[in-house]
Amino acid sequence: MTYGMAPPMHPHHLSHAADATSSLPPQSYAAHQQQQQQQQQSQQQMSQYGASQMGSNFAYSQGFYGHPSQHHPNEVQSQQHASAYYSHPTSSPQMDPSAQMYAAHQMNHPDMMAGSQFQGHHPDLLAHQHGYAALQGAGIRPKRKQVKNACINCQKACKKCDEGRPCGRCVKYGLVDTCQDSARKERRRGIKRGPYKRRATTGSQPTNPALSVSGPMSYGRDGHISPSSRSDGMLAGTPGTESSFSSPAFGTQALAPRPPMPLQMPSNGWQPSNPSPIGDDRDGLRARYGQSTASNQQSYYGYEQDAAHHVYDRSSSAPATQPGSMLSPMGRFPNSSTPQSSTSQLPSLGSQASANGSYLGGVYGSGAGRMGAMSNGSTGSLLSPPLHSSASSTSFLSASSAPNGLAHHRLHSDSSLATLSSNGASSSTMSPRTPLNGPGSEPPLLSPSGNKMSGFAPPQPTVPTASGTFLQQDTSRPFPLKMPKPATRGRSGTGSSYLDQPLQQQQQGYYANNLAPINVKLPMQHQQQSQPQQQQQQQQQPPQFGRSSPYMAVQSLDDRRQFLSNTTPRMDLSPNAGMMPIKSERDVGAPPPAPAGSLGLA
DNA sequence: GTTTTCGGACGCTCAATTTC
DNA sequence: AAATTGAGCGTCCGAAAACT
Ligand SMILES: [Zn+2]
Ligand SMILES: [Zn+2]
Repeated sequence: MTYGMAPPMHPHHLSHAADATSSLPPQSYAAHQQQQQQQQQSQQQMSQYGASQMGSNFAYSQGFYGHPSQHHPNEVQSQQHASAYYSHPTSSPQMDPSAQMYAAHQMNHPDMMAGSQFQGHHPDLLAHQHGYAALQGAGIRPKRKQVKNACINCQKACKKCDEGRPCGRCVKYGLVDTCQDSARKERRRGIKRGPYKRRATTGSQPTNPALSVSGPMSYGRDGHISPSSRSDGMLAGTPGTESSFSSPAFGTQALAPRPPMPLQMPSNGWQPSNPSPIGDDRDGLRARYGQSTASNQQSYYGYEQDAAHHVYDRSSSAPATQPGSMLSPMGRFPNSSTPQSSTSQLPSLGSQASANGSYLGGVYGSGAGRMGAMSNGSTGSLLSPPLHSSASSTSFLSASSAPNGLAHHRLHSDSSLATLSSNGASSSTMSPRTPLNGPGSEPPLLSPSGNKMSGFAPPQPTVPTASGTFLQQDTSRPFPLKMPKPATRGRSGTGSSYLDQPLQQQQQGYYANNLAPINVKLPMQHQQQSQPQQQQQQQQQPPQFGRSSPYMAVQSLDDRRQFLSNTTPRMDLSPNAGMMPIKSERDVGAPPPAPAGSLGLA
């Protein structure tokens, strides 16, 4: 496979993947996770924000930070509201449970920086008025404030959201109806992390000099040992970053380069994160939003379909443990093509300590999915450097993870790329936000006529989880999508290079049986198949996560320009569907707020 | 000139690990 | 059990490409 899902779906894994298709959700997981999550959430909220929050697990309720919900900011000047920079509880001395953290904030606080013409101004505001770059040029580097949960629209567009619901951006672009908190996937558990650097025990030497002397390092989940740099290239714990300040032990850590580490598992009995070959790899099979709420929306601004590019997931991916996943130095490299030593592949790393010993991580390929997928399918990616250049090296070296920036970029599903994402396989790549047919389940459907279906309750598909159990898919697929274009442009449209021809063909065929990606057009042959038929087939045959990704299929179709209509498979297939006004289309698709924890993932 | 796409820097959260 | 680490997962900036 290619694209995101690739690694996991390595043919070799298909058999395992089958497990994921089981229609009998082991049940415990979802409930368990949900419970856990609630606990954690509440715990965390209590501790970090000094208040517990009721309601959705995912959403920090709007206005939690005092954001004026009625604010209708302009995308560029949306910072009139109280920026979390200041209002965020963790930035508040009173609220912040961690003095260290507060200190860190202060260190980065723009106002703390001297000689700034921006001094005294709201950093966020400044940042948006002048741009972060501009501020940096002025010697200011405001800490970028993130909302805890971007709404689905902003998320998809990779644009700044705010705490309000509807958020300012949605208001601006008329996406109010679909402005909902996006669901967050739950972090996987059981991931071994290897030894942490020793803390500086008062008056004593580190217990394990070897670890502390050489600087922070850790074992990637795939068993690679690596400096504890962020997989995305950020050196966690480097001075200048918040985390570093919070680490009392930092001072004891030598940042000096340490000798390259052998690409081997530490022999301390530590094992790669998921011993089970199939174990965590289910993680990726997550629910995705099913369908566009607007099948044929006219393109309108605001909906910057910025999504697909973030297809790979450096993290979640379970592939790490999948046999053949290639993540591990332990003989998982395909074709015995042993990865070269990390260092040899490292594009010069910055001073940041980072990556030295790590290896190739390019687990999911290199960057952008686009390339990766590409030709080598899962494997290739491993050895290939990120598409882009360079500098970002660290990322691609990251042991346990895929290249920088890839990680999160999974949610997207836009016309051209979303596509790439997945195949069921992988975990990671399957964004919770991207639609996926759950085993034995049907994807949520829009009214056949494209009209609002009151009382229509789409079936709840389930998806395999990391632990092999299933979670319910959120039936909603809130993304308001604009009309898919005949994929003719876009960098992303790098054509069939994404997939191998054979693969494309396979996928093409598969597509009809799957939940269509958000805005994809079906080729005539598939269009002719009635929806009921599709549903039926779905029930009868379990999704082939292994190689048939709706997304991929989409991509292939896209590449071939074989679109014959504006309709999307799972959406409205009626003749007029395509021209429905935005509003009504949204009505159709406007999903009910996802029940806490239902997304599965979360 | 505008909109969309995309790479990737950066931030937050929280499970793993260490320390007490 | 508390403290801390540090990476999983997320947000979204800003530039380039595509479009109008
Ligand atoms: Zn938003
Ligand atoms: Zn919104």
